[in-house]
Amino acid sequence: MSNLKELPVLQPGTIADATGAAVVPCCAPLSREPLGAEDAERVAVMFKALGDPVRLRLFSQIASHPGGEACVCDIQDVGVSQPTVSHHLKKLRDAGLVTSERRGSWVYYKVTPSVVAALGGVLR
Amino acid sequence: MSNLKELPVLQPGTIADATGAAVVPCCAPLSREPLGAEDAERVAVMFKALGDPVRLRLFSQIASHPGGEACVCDIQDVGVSQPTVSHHLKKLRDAGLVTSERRGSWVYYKVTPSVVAALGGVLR
DNA sequence: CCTCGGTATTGACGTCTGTCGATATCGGCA
DNA sequence: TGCCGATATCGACAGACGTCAATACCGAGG
Repeated sequence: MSNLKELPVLQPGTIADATGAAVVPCCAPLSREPLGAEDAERVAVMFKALGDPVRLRLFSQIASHPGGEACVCDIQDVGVSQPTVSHHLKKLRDAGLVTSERRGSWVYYKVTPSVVAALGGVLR
Repeated sequence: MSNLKELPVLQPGTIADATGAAVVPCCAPLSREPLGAEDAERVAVMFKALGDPVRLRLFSQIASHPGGEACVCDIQDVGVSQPTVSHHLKKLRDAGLVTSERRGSWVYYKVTPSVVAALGGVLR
């Protein structure tokens, strides 16, 4: 039936700390200690996802919508074709930065706050 | 002669890389308002620079060295050849994330804290 | 001046990525 | 049931990217 709830490619193995605060995928701030090869691999995927102007705008549109979520139909005017928009949204989702959910005819994309916060934390 | 130093209205803290291209810690948080096309272009360059595992490790090594700077000779063991290391360091520099300085035979790379901080601020 | 160690540049190569048009899928609705 | 709007997938293509070996450049010492 519904294809919702498909697990993200991001493997969340290391996410929750003892307090239960979900903080994501990984890693101390970059300036604290050198990143290991595996961690670098994982974090790079997320930075790379934000490393394209179109994706960055899509992500920004989603994030700045009320509730941190937006219907695809609301964010399609970024200057590329509809298939390309879909392709970029998929990349954002594969990177774990957003999740998607179908509601009737429309699909809504929502930011994953913990992942974004963790990514920001890495840059400190 | 001097490059034309025409730059748009932007925050202080403008960073010029070796080529004179202005790279700026720009923009409000992504979740505050949708990113414009040019801002997205500029920010994406920085995220893209961090979107490669090797560069991420190099950057992390530089950032975690005392003083936020490191000699190239200290960070060459990331599993790729010397030319490749040099190529990646150049990309980090072009993105405005680090600067480089020659001291005698060695070259030191140093993080640009304002840029990194701004990048982190965008992820809020 | 010449050599040497450290770093950058060049040129080539295979792979990845962004893009599009065409088409498939999925719900709502007449 | 059949059509339609919304979104995803497919196939193709050009250009960007990561990588290396070879080589050039640049200071320090002899």
